[in-house]
Amino acid sequence: MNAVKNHIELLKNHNIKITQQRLEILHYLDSHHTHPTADEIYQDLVKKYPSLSKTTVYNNLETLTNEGIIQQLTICPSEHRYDFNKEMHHHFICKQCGRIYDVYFPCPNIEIIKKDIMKSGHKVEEIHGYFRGICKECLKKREE
Amino acid sequence: MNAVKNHIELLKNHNIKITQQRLEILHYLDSHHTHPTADEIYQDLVKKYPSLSKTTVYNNLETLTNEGIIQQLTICPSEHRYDFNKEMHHHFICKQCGRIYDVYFPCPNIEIIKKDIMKSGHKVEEIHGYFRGICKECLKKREE
DNA sequence: GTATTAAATTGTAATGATTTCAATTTAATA
DNA sequence: TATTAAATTGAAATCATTACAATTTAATAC
Repeated sequence: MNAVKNHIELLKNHNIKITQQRLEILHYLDSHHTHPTADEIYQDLVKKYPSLSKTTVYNNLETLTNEGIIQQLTICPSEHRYDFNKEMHHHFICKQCGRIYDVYFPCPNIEIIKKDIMKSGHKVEEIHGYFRGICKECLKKREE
Repeated sequence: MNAVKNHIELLKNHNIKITQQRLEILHYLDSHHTHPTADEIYQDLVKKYPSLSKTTVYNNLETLTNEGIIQQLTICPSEHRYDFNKEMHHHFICKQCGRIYDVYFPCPNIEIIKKDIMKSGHKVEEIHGYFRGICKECLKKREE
């Protein structure tokens, strides 16, 4: 498993302990690009690891977020969603079905805005572009 | 009171009933640019209107958000914050003190990204640019 | 390999923002 | 002034998340 090896390396580089639970969460996020909630991750993993605790999922999502390995999305107003933090991208959420779509569109202005904020003395660590509306699928359903 | 007149007009234009509670909430947001939580608004207004219900604050914040008169910010991971929805701007939140700063920086690319998302069939209704980090004040305190 | 120890995991209980709901009141209109 | 749909209210419920204390484990040193 190349992916697992990479995840082990990732954790090593961040000096956090390599545990089965962590690797499973990373693997889950790497193979499910659905921006899952903590509970969704838990419900899926607990099938395979019945002793898994939901607190562990929460703890690890927090640790991995703090390390910048994954990112916590606050685009959904009722619960946090998580995403592997690879290349910079934005998100679109459908207000009707709740689905979250990735938005890959490089915006050169982001760096300019970031620098502008930095100029006013703040240190910028995270950038999130959130778009909300009605997705293609839901629009289609409405027409019917 | 010019502001109040404007708020009455605003509600009329949106065909929602003009109530004292609504006007107070609008006035609060118009005179406090602190991106308050529902509870903060409630705690302040209840002093003046002891019969005010927190549910009313929640209800009205939802109605006003749906009408696009105000905007609900999901930049703070633990609670919603609200802002009058006037000219387009972004937000920066300090991870340490939680304060939210307005970021006025016109980004022409936003419209391009928006169009790009529209092209894939989704209807974009809201745009939020969230920046997170450590604010000037907190950085200063850390140095001490 | 084994002992040590700080960190991670676990399950339960608590927290707290938000929502639900049913009864009452009120703004808008005729 | 009467009517009615919408708004307000307060109490109770919901549910994501956090706190906590006991147990287990990964990493390290011997």
